[in-house]
Amino acid sequence: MSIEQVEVLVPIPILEKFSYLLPAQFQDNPPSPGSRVLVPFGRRNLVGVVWDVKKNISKKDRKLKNIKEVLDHKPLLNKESLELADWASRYYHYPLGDVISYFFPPPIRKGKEAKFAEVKFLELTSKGDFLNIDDLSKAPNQKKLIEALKDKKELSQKAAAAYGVNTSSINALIDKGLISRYVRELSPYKKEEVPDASSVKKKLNEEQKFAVDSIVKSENHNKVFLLNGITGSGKTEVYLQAIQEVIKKGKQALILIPEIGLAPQAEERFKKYFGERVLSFHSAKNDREKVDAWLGASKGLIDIIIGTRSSVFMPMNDIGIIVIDEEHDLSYKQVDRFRYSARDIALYRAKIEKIPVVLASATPSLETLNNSLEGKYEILNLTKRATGASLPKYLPIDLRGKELKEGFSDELIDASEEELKKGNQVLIFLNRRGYAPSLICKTCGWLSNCDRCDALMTIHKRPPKLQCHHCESQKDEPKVCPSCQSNDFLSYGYGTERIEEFLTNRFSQFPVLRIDSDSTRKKESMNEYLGLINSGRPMVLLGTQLLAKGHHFPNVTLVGILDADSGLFSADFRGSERVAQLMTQVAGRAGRDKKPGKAILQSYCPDHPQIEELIKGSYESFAKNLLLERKSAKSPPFTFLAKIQAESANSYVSRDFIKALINKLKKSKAYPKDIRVIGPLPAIMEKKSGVYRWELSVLSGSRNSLHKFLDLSQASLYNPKTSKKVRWSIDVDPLSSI
DNA sequence: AGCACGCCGACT
DNA sequence: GTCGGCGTGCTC
Repeated sequence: MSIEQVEVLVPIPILEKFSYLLPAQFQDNPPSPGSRVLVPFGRRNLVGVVWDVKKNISKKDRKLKNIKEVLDHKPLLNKESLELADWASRYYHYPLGDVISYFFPPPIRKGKEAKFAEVKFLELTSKGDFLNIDDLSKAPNQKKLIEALKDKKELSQKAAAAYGVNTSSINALIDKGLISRYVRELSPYKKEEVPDASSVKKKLNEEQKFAVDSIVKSENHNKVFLLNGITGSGKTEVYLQAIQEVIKKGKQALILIPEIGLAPQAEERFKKYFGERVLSFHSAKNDREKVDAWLGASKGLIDIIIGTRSSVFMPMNDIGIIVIDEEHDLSYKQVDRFRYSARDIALYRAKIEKIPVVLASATPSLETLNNSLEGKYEILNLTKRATGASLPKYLPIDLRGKELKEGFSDELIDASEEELKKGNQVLIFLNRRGYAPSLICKTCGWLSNCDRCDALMTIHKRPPKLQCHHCESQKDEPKVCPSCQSNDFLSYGYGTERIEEFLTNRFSQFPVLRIDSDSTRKKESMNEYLGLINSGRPMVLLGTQLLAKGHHFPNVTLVGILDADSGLFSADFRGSERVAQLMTQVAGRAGRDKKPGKAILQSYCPDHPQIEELIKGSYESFAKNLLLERKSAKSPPFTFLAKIQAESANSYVSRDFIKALINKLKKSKAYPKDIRVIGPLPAIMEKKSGVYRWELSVLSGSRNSLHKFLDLSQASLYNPKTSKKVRWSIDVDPLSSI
């Protein structure tokens, strides 16, 4: 029996699916779940995705609207992708129609044909085929082209140009009726043999071998591995070799990396192993490149996709393994609109696909560590550095009672000088860009507050501006104090620009490289910096967390952490976890090659138990202690957390919105008993970008109860009667809060 | 999210 | 008298 009714997902923030009739003209070639269709919606037409097809219509649905057009006769998404979208929509409480759009690059989302670029081709006509080639002796270019076409049968116009044949010769031949031109879709990818990687393949130590074997053995099973290796222990080599085995079986691999900056490095390393069968995918690619990569991966023409967060949705023909590099990295969580965690989506995807996942990190997140300790994940430990070097030694410097020079203790300056003179590189870490985090009037105490946020504006010197790091605001540094007209200001605190100024003067005979999001804004600058660093010459590298992520600096022997205390007392319950990860990652930049390294930590509270643990113990012992704390505090990962936030132009409106919501929910019969609701409370920075934010945190020991609560909330929030003055959001497993 | 409808203030 | 402000309601 033919299909009559089609359920369609439409990209709008509505929870319902919409049903349409399938008119007779499409019956021969009907759409199936995962195909796109064009549907009338209100008074416009939208591109929707078919969710389900039904063989007969219920009586009440007789007067549904017709589908306007079927855009794909073969579905673009397979069953597994549809299942993943459905799960993600329910887990994150985000409309399915919006979730599904994350599975497509923008042009496909907008309804463009799912095709590779069309290329102009040339071929001989039958007249051309019978032509006596000597007839063209007066036109050597035309003759050359005809000969080439006799040999190759067809030639792209671009390839013809490579023969030195220009368009005028081509057009002349077309006019004579000897050749014809047509357009055809052309895949930019060729299925090639896996290159022989034996020359780039590194010899593995026992731990690495064991890790590779364990991963390879688990093919076709859903098993999660925590590849827990100290910095420099060769984690990448382990998953490269595991992936190689997967690729040999004709399957594909998906590798997630935290940020675009790491893509070129990663792609280069992968290409050495896998040649042109590797492709990276991230927001810097243009539409054509995105569509090509997307088609290549879904048709199985590309074996390996290396990508950032959104690549977790990349449809693949036959996926065999997923790797999440630096799995603890916060950039895997999207913090607006669809607030998903790419790591957690990857874990569920692997479950659907019945494939292994490798979570790689030197500083695993507490969730992952806990799952490993509970035996849900298999831990693969790499405890030795590939070069045989030891991990850097931590040297705490007690700042109490010390005279500092621009934030530096004498010990750190002297140690830096010593390393530089030995011809080594020094890395100074300060996670604060700009010149100074605040400007103060010495006369009246006026502060450089941002007008739109509850925050101070940071002083920048190059270019000279006050900048808010929480919104887009920028203004000139005032000449005189806006409050008392005095011109006596104090730049209070330190940022990387200021430290750069100091270091350039202090170590004038050595280059100082500042690496933060300001200095690497230009597209190629990060690569230029990396090139300079790799020259190995003695220099000072100064930077923010950009420096802590994944890069390999073999000549760095000293890491100086200017302010180890920042973040220690943050309001966020994840603060200390983050600090420990960052410190460990930064310190790990030192001594990666043969030379031993050390890390100097400047602190006003070196006897703080967390700093002590980090220095005397290890990240792992630190993290295990933190887990105990979280357990007794009943916070994640031992309970499940979600957050509902409201924002509006007025603080009271936001607060009352949340208040009204929770009061309404409490009256519901379905309100779960075993949840703990905290709030309404103002967000940590209540006013941000000109809006006031209030939130409700919900904790439960039961995922199920938490989700029941969120289902109730969602039903209430998506009600058309909900005020439009307030923007609200649901965040499951939020990054920060409480 | 759009896109309409609808009811109140300043303009040729 | 109309243009347009954004509040409200609806989309198979």
